[in-house]
Amino acid sequence: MPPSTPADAVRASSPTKPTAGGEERFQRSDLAQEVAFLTARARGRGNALANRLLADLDLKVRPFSVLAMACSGTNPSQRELGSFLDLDPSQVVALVDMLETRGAIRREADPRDRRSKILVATEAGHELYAQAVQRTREAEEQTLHALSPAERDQLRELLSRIVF
Amino acid sequence: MPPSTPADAVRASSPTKPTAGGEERFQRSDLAQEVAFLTARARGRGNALANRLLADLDLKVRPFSVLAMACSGTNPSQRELGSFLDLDPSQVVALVDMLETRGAIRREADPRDRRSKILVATEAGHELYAQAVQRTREAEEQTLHALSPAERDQLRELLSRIVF
DNA sequence: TGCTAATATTGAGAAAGTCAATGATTTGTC
DNA sequence: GACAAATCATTGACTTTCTCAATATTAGCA
Repeated sequence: MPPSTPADAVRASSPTKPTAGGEERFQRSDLAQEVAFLTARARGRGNALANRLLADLDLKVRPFSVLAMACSGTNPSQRELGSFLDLDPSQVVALVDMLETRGAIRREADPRDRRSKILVATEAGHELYAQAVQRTREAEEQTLHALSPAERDQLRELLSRIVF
Repeated sequence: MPPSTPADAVRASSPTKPTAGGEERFQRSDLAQEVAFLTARARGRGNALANRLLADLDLKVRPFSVLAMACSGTNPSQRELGSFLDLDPSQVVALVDMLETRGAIRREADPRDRRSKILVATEAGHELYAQAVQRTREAEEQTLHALSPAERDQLRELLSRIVF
C-alpha cells in the first residue's frame, strides 16, 4: 500500500527534507506526551502497515485476529471472542460469517450451552494463519525496528499490564 | 457512561466472578503477545474511557486533539495537523469547522503561504482545553494505574521511539 | 413452572475513514 | 517573466466500521 496521504508521501520519500519545518516542532507539545496519543498513533500506523502486508492474502487485521483466536486451541465462543477483541456481537457474526464462507473457520456447538457457538479453525484456516503470521511478524519487526529485543519485551510487558 | 457492551458489564461488575472461565484463558495466545494487539486494545479502551470523561464537555478525543494542537502555541497549518494526527484533509476541515463554529479555535491566514490556514485557539478555546485536560489526565491516570511513575515514563519513551 | 438473563443474529442508523475532483496559490523550470 | 507541475483547503460521494435496539432460542433460578 502506498502512503495514505500526499503529505505522508512527501515525508516518506525524503526524510532529509523535513516537510516545511517537519513535525519535530510538535513533538514537544502536551499532546505528544500523552500515552493516549502515542498508542493511537502506534496502533494507527501499525494497523495500516499490517493491512498492507496482509493484502495479498485478502485479509485485514480484524479478520486475522479472529482467525488467530480460532487457531489458538482455546475454543472461544463468539461472545468470548467479542469481549477479548472489543467487538460488538454484531461485528463478530459478520467477521465469522466471512471467515466461515471462506472455509477458514467453523462454528461448532457448545456442549455446555446450546445458545453459544464455539469457533475452531479448519485445516485451510490453519494454513492461512501460518501465511498470515509471517506477514504480521514482518509488520511488527518494522514497527519496532527502533527498539532492542529487551526493549521490545519491556514494551510488551508494560502494555500487557495496562490492558489486562 | 455505562460499560459499552453487556459482556463488558458482566466483567466490570464482578471481577471476582470470572466470566464463565474469564479471559485469562486467552492471555497466553499468540495474538495476545503481539504488540499490535496490545496497542489496539490499549488505544480502544483508553479512547472509550477518555470519551466518557470528556462527554460532559461535549467533546471527544478527536476534537480534543485538534484543540490541543491549536492551544500548543505551535500554530500548525491544517495539513500539518492532519499529518501529525493521521487525519485525512477532509476530516480536518470537518473537525476544524466544528470547533470554529463552537468558538474554540480560529483559522488565520498564513503569512508565508496564502493557500494554507493556521489554527489558533481563542480565549474560550483555551478555557475549554483547560477543562478537557483535567479529564484526559484522569483518564490516563486510570489507564496507567497498574504502572509506577518510572514505568509510565518508560512506556512513554518506548512508544515515542516507535511512532516518531 | 414461570421469570430473568444471556447468546447469537438481524437490521437500522450514526460515525469514521477513503478517494477523486476543484479553485486558489506556490514552486520549479525554461 | 511565463508556463507547467505540485500543494493546500475544500467539497462531495462512497465504503467501512461502530453503535444500538429488537428478536428467537436457551440457561439459570426461585
